Amino acid sequence: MRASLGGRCKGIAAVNVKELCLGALTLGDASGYDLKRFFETTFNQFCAAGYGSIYPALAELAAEGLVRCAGNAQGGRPERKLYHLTAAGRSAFVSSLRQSVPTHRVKSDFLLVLFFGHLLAPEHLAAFLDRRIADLETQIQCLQAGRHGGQAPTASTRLVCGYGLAVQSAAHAYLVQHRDEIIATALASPPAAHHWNAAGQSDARHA
Amino acid sequence: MRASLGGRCKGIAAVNVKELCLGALTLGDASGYDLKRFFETTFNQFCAAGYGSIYPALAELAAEGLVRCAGNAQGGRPERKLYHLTAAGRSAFVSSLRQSVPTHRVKSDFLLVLFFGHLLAPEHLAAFLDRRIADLETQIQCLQAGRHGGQAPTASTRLVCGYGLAVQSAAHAYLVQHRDEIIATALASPPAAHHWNAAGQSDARHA
DNA sequence: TCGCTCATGTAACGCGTTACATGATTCG
DNA sequence: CGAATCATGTAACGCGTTACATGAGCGA
Repeated sequence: MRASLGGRCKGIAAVNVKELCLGALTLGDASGYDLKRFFETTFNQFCAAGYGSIYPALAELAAEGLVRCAGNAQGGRPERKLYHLTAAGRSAFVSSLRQSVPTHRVKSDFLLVLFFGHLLAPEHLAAFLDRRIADLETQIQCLQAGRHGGQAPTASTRLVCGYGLAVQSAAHAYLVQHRDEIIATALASPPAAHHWNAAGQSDARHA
Repeated sequence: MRASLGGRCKGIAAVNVKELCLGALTLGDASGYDLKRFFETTFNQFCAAGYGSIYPALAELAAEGLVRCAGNAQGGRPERKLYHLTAAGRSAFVSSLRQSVPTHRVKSDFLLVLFFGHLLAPEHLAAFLDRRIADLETQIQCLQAGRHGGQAPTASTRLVCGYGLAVQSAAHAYLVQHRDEIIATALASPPAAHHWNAAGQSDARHA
């Protein structure tokens, strides 16, 4: 009767879409469509999920008895499935929360391009930087709206948005401050061969 | 004779391990083992790759003529394959750099747990926060070492480490400043049902 | 000799993304 | 009437992670 999410027997459970759905359902009943919307607004800074993963996840959760599908409470459209978290589902989620390790991983093509900026034409690099700066500004605005916007933000929302705001603002400030320097350096810098043998001797002595 | 990386015909090319390897090889010849080490020191803040993806990637690149394997230049151990970037490989990498969109995606179990902190015991949440804070301090030290450490850092390395330093420091400061408040709030806050219907009406009007 | 670092690879698995397929309703 | 939104799902694919398999040198 193990209610562990995901039937894997190897490795440590990273948070997956199923847990994400369970978590969101602790906030109230919702449909798959609702969940997608929720993920791409409130959670968009640290996770992503498409229909292709949400709907199968909900079906599996229902099969495991962690959520229950209360048909359709709508008048107009017929095909709307409202999912409700069961007691088992709630405790499974809390248990997985407790067991999860605080992973925080970044996959950034932007930083990669920045690192290899000297291989690009300077105007291309400049456009690249400006695009990223503009994107950051958009995200910052969204986070500010989320933190004290119309939707009566909860303490959790304010907290997470505040974190994102701090981080994105720092990134933005750094890029704006160093923009011209970055472009100038990329122009001047030689390819600079790497010393593979001694690489990483002094740092990265962590877990 | 298309030298596009990855034979996919759908979707936009996100930077994958093959491109990562090509990029690293612009810095000089290296083996798969060297590349792994390099990725987990200099690039560890924004990408990750294990042997299970690096070795097949190198083999494919060699088959495509983008890298050449110059056997073993070592005296002692026999089995060391040094890879060398070909002209075709270099131009393929530059071309893919030019085409790539500045993706920047974060997958954070930490923020998820933070959001659902009220479901955990306060001491558990505190331990969680402290752990993350300690991790950030370790990373900050690594980045500082990378920026002006022994290994004669290039301009690119200083740049990228500086960016990481700015971001991680901001995260660290935010968590330290709000630590007690977070725990207190988690204790006090009610589950606070979410209004699914109106969620995300005001924000997230971006590309 | 025990264990660590160096060194290369393979196979299975998990899991998310993308594209495809479908259809009602609402609004201009 | 056509486009956008609401709404649910399936199938294939890509691709990285994990675990497994192997072996030589070197220092304690």
